[in-house]
Amino acid sequence: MAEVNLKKIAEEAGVSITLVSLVLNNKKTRVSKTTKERILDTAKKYNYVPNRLASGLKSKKTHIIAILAPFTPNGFFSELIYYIERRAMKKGYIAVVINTFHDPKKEEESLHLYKSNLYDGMLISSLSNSSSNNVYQNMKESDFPFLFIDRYTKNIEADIVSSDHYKVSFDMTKKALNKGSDNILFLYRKDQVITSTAELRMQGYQDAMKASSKNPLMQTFTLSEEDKIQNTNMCDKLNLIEETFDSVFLYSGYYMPYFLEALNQSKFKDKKLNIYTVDSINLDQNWISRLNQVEKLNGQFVTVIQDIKTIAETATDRLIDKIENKIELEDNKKIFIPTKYFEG
Amino acid sequence: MAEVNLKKIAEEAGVSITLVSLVLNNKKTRVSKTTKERILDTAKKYNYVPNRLASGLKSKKTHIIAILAPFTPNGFFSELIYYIERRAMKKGYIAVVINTFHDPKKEEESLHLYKSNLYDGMLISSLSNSSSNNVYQNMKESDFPFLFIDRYTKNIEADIVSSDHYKVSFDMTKKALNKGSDNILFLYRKDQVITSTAELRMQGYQDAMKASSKNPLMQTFTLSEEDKIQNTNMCDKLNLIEETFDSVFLYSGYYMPYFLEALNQSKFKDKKLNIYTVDSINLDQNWISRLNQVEKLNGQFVTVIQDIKTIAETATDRLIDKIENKIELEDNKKIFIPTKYFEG
DNA sequence: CTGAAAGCGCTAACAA
DNA sequence: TTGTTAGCGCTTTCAG
Repeated sequence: MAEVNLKKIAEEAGVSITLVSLVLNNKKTRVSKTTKERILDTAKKYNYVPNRLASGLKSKKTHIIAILAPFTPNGFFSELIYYIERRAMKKGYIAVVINTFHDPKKEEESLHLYKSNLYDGMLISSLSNSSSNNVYQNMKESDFPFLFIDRYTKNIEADIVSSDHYKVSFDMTKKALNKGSDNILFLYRKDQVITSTAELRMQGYQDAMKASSKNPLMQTFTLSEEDKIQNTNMCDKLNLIEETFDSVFLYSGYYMPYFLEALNQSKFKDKKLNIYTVDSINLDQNWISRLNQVEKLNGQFVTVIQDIKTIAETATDRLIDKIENKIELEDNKKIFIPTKYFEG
Repeated sequence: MAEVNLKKIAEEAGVSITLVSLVLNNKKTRVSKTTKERILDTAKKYNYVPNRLASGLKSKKTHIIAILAPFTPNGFFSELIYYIERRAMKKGYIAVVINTFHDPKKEEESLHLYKSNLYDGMLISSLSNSSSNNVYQNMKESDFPFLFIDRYTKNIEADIVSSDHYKVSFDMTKKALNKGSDNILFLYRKDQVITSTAELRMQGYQDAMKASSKNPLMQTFTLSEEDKIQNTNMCDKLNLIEETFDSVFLYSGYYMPYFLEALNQSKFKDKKLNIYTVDSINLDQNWISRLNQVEKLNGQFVTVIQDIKTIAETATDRLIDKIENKIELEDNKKIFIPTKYFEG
């Protein structure tokens, strides 16, 4: 099976390579209708697919964008990626996922790929960690199109598309206080590397508490991949907590199933408890399960719903605009996508 | 910020381009220690990253493999992809996900990318649909490395790595019958395009029923993305079912939350019911929620657990072996990864 | 309307 | 031990 390339098609159609290239790429050139058809026909006949390495090498464009995200198996990011892929495809781009595995080294390694000429741009959900600062700096200096999506790195001035995590958390806490919650316990996962999201939510919570002259009450939990199946550690942690809280602000809805299970196994099993969290709906199959479990609570349940689809599409559109230089874009813009409440 | 390429490094280090290439690629060449160090140092200084378009164009190798899968937001495939990425990365490859959106046209379009020279090989979870048959044929004729993972296309002879869906379903049905289930209802989602997996499970169920002189009892349900949130249709369907069954074989555990919710809203709410399904554990956060809900059932619950990690790693290893031609590989081999039961 | 030709950055056979 | 050189397949300028 011989490789079909422009040369072969040119020979077959009795024209030059140039003309084939121009016709197949829809470039404006005045070709006779018949030659054009002859070219298109032979291309079709051989099911011609351009060698993207060659065309990219010359044109400096691959029409591929990379998504750098920390964790794809489930939850927020897999949905985000799904919507980005869809949007990119609609606009004639391939979106490619590079998993950074929530690991600063992997992340830096992956970031360096911006120089590989493989990708026209990058959407990055980064660790807030600063170990990759110099790479970002280089990307900016060489005008490589990229923007942060949901999670960003501190000290790097760049476009960001996300929910307003700080405000969401601040408002939620205020709302909780207004609803009569007094001692709200902020629960968050203890990670080697803290994300900008977690940090902002924590800050929002703390500021709202202080603004109402309340004492912030915070507690970490741990949950490894094994724990997720065994569901042990989170329970242990819960039992350690002093009984000085009437509400829980779980920093991410992703952990709701684990939290509810842990709660059920803890000494707080029958406590009247209000629960607040931040989540996303969309394609999430867990939603129903969660609602079911929440129904059994004797307190209130409020969650903020993030609009993943709009986040994904806004970011994709903006990145592609940057790549194609269509419009003059304001630099280092923060775009916050509105959220909604769900109360049940 | 000037582009750093081999030429620049060669000039800087006062050697030829060739030598730089050889040294940076660790090719066996006898260089003096000092020149080698000088080359490595200048490369490091500029943070040199090779232009993969250029190197790929010449060497015909990109060290990138593509995963073609139908649906990434959650469930089986996102985990599968996660493990493939991890394994590929460990072996020096980048794994790139191309979502086929469960759409024959998109799938065929994506398959054609094998000719783009971007990917050294492909792992494919295909529709069983035959519309792409000719592409597969071409891939085989041009010796492009690929293999099917979990889902395959009928009539295409190729390597397959998956659970033995037929046997799993057959054995499960037998087990159910042995446990005293008499009238087992096989519930499956009505799709425009039926997958090989669904077909094999259905076949296994039917054959096992017939082997015990029982009447196969089957029913489809529908569930669109909107339904997933509203959870309407599945309930409607359930209410239509005649009360001639004592057990349900739900063809995929992915639908358990919806099924249980639907059950709860149906006229079978308090019926004693045994439930059988096929699922995967690993990173799946739903697991706990499901167990919780299943606890409320008054019948038995048995599920087959697929070993996603092993499926992913076996497939990745084999594809890379094919790419690197390390060993003589048997053609068109079906590799079945063992499963386990979970009874609760 | 169409073609010749240069060259993108890299690899590898061949020379020296 | 190191350098010369010929492409890989495509895009694009410039010349007919």
